[in-house]
Amino acid sequence: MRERTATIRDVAESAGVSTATVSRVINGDGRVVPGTAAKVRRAIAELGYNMNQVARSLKTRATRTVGVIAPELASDFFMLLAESMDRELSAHGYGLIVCSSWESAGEEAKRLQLLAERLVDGVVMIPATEKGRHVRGVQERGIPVVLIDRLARDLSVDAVLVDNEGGAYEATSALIGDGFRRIGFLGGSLAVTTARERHEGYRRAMAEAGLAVEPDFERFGSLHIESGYGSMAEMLSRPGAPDAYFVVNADNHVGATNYLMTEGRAYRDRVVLAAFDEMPYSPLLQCCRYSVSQPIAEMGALAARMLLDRIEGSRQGEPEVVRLKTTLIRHG
Amino acid sequence: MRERTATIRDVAESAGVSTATVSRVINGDGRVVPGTAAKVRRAIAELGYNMNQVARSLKTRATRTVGVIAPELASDFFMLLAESMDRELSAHGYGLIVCSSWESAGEEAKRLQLLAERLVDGVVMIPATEKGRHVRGVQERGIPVVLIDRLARDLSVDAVLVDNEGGAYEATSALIGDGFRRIGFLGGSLAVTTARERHEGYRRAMAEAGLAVEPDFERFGSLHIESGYGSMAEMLSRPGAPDAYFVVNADNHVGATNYLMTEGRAYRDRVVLAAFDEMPYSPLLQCCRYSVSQPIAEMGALAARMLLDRIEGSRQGEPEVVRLKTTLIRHG
DNA sequence: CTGTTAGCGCCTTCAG
DNA sequence: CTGAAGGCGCTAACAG
Repeated sequence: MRERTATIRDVAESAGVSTATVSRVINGDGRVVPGTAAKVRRAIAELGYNMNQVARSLKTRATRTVGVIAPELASDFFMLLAESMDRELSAHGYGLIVCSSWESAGEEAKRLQLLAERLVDGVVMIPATEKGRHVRGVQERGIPVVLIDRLARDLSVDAVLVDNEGGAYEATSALIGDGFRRIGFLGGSLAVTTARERHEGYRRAMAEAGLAVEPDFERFGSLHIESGYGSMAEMLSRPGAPDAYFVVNADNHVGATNYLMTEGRAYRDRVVLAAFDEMPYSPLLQCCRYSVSQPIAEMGALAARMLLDRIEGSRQGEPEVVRLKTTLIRHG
Repeated sequence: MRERTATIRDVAESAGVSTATVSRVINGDGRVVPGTAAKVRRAIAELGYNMNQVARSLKTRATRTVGVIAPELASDFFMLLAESMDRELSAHGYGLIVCSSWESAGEEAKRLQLLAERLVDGVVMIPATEKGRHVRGVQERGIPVVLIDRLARDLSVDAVLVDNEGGAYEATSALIGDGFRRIGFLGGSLAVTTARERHEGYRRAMAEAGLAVEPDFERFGSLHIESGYGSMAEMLSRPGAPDAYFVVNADNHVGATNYLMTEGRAYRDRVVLAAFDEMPYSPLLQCCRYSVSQPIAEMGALAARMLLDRIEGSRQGEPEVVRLKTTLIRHG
């Protein structure tokens, strides 16, 4: 079925040299006289030789592959990250093995195991939970890890994220500056780094302005669209619900706005939102007055570079947690 | 740096058996007496042994890895596909190497080369262009390929796509049924399978209803958001522009609606759209009356299964092009 | 049921 | 400047 493909050995024979010489030519090891190199190249072309990276990896113990794990692949945030990481890494000859942890630490551990067995040179990961113990095994095998977007406990590791607390503080403060005194919070489980930090920023802004946070007006669902929809619906169904809300992420924002555009359209002109993330479809989010824009592409590029530097050994020593700044954008 | 990790040989010594036996235990080859197997398993646990898949792949000529190439990673359509393929493939122990062709046949060829060198067991690809010659090399090396969403010329290969012509015909006909006589087309380059087939469906619906298609009211930009925005803007700036439009895909739809929600808000209540794709943010697309829903997750799952069947040899013979049906959805 | 023995395709000293 | 030779870690006949 799969016909035998030419090897370095076939090339060597055809060119009348040794396999060592062919290897040198392929790898640009200078010490080969031009004439010999030309012969080798001709043989390569004639035979349609293609390198077997698997064999090379076995020998060199490097696969030029990095693993990427995210709680879910189908999210706008993740795909923008993936795209910028791909851009950065493929430019250096690396491939990306992407996989989903399905928001489960158990699945995450399995994926890590899989990646380690495949001898990936490094891993970039959005942790599914704050549990980080299972990442240790990978690190102990000498595989560098970079976290992105979220942190995990019990783990000493490089990470790239944004100033979530500050961004949420700014957005909430802007609403307060506009005269809103009662501001709700549409969020996700505080067990997730981003949701928790953004909640803290929201709380600080409220506290500094001397405003009370009514527990009824904080919703902690998930970070998904349905949760945003449900939280918004439930919130507005209460008598005396606030008119202004801080929304924890893009998906909750879409969900909340979906509600306001359909079942909840009676509230559409009254509700004002301030939310994390700026997306291609942001102009459609008609109730949004402020958005906290994260530099998603830069996060991906930076994480990729940090990982490359660890892989190539040009980065040593203590792990570093980099916080990028967000930008507050006022709409319409 | 990277400390030597235990090999099958260390396990063999520690358990007092041969490497062959260890291999048998690992691979669940039944013919090992339970007692021996237990000893081996104990040794594996004690040493923290982990299989080296690279070495195994060199021997078995199978990597349990499939390559995925798309014109761009950051698109909702692709991410939904990727997620369903991941679900299907990871259940069978396969990993996904994803990469972007950046809409260029040249880059696509490079990525294919990279994947072939890495000895992927198969490739799923959304072709960047209709040029398919460079895919041949991969096929000739015995690596099965499945196309998805688009076709390519000069290529005999399995493919999964939808009935683009029929979906567009249905949507356009629905607009006609609502009484619209002048209907515009917001599209992408006809060099792309989906755009061309959808255009044909639009044209057929118009022709069958005896309606004229004014060339000024067809726009062939790209399949991106900016193009949808620009096409809509330009179209509406003409005197006597139609009120109804067929829109070729989700990104054009978002772009067109972005225009209608911002600069073009004067037209917002007049314009009616019928567009391909149903997305999580669809409720936000306020001018949309009809959408043609593609079964994206099924497309991914089906492509993945077809590829697996080819890889495992349970599928043989002539390539097959599967067309899934779309569903017309009426909004509001 | 288990062990011995060849490689898979490549890289890399070490000699020449 | 080039060649010979020994693995990298694992599997798969083939013996026993």
